[in-house]
Amino acid sequence: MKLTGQRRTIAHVLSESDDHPDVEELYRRATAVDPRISIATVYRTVRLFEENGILRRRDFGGGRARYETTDHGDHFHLIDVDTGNVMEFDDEELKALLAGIGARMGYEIATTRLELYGRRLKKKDR
Amino acid sequence: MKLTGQRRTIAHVLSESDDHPDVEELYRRATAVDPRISIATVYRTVRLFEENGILRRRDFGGGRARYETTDHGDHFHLIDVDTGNVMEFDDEELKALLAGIGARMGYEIATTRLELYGRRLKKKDR
DNA sequence: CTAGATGCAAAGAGTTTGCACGAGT
DNA sequence: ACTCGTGCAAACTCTTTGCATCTAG
Repeated sequence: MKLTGQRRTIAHVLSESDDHPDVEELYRRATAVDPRISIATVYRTVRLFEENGILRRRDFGGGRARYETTDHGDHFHLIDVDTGNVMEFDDEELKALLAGIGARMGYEIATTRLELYGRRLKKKDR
Repeated sequence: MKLTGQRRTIAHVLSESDDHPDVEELYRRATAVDPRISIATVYRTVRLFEENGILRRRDFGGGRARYETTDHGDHFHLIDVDTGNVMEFDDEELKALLAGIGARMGYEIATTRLELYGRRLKKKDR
């Protein structure tokens, strides 16, 4: 894997991002650092990084893929339907339950896609 | 909502389908019954039905939307990664756990998207 | 020096839409 | 009749790709 200027820039942008940007957003952030980057390169790089396990592709609907670095492990997402804000969570009991359900159906679970879409509870309800 | 021949045909095809067809597959099945249906009409009808709560749109990846009738209630999906076969399951404990996690994070869950992607266990492992 | 990366624009895939014609109530 | 639906093709959005050029190792 050749370390080009573009790849370095995109990798840097990714390491600074703790949200879940789509390609266009990555392109925006990358060209802000170095304008000599094309959107095609962002697509190609993102795919390369995904193949090398550096990035994980997520699909939260809306037709565009979004990306997150793999370096903070396995987790699920809770999306605020009003703000679009994406939060992460993890739960061992949940993981165990899912694996059990899969096994009961005769399957070994390879990937789980779990997203909760919710609305913030009012203070008085919490 | 005007009951046209095309809509009647598409509705009929849907009622016969217990899988999760995409638009192209619906188009194929519908034109087999009545060839005077265009793909644009299938797209429009599917959207209409979704807005009226008759259909639910699902996205199992692969870039195309897939549809299922809403008349068999709330459930989750297990997708066989080798065959692409989609199975449905339900689990009360799981639902309760998810609601609890949401509440703990200060959210009321509106929608859940949960798909397990797995590989059939070999007989000896089951 | 040379394999591989980039930019650009064109091509793809899935989906939507403008417009004139056609059909349901 | 009059409104709404349909077919067709063009338009749109996101993503990929062919090709000539450039660059890292």
